Amino acid sequence: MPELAEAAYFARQWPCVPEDLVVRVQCNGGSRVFREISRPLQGVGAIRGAGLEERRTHGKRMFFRFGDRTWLELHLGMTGSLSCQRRGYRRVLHDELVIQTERSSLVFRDPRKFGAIRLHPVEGFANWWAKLPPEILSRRFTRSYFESQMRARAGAQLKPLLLEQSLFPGVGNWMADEVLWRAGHHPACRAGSLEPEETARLWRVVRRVCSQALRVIGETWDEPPRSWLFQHRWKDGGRCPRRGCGAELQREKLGGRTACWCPHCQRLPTMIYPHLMKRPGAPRPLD
DNA sequence: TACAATGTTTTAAG
DNA sequence: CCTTAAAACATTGT
Repeated sequence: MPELAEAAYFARQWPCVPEDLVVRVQCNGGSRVFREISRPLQGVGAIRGAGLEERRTHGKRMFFRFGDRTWLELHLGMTGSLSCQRRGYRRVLHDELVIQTERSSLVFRDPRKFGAIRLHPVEGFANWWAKLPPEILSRRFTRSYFESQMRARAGAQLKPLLLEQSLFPGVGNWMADEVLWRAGHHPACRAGSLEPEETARLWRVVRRVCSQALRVIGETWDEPPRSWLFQHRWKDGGRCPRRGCGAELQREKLGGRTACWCPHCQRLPTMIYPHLMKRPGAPRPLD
């Protein structure tokens, strides 16, 4: 499930209680989620004796600072989740990491194991953080930044482009579909084929979908309204929820992921843009 | 059984 | 350098 709103929600499940110290860490040592850590138990074990002092997220990535030496980074992959269980909780199948504190147990579970666990020293972390791409809701994600990125990727299809974490940190499959549906662009539409006003609109829609998702899902994991594409996109025979539309939604693989769109509300420009065709990989004529 | 699933990375090829 | 496609990863559910 995890996109930026779900990451925000799960990060909250591990409460910051600095005086509640880690007494033990348990790792599913051979698990794929530890692929970037050579000795998981020893590596993560460095947080013993420290408390959880600070939490952050960046897109789909979650960061927890234990004591003053270590940031623990968690990525939820496709099926990861975080929970806070009672003190002395016993690990079950697919619990990849359990941090036992004096008062509770912080659990990272990931059945499919596409998630990741990383460690960062606090020293130098601020510099490292500053190099991450601008978050969509941050002040750095300006309209001109967005426009210049779109120009640089003029030949890219919008759907795969929205999934690029280096440009849209936290946007995943459902959010990308939601954005394109609201903005009225076919997922295969090329970034460079948008009119300037459409580009500006897309910038606003991306940010609106992010903030609404954070409000609805990121805080209490409420059910999104029926007016969102979200509620209809995986249903067979699902119909466009836009007032007065109701066209049957279409689904198709695009860039390796299933895209869902409304054939009536989301149009693909039929015009070919010569300036996008100078390089291989640029738009081909549409049939 | 076969396929698909809210993700990322790698590899190959045009 | 840019884009696309496919495969791989590991597990569960329909």
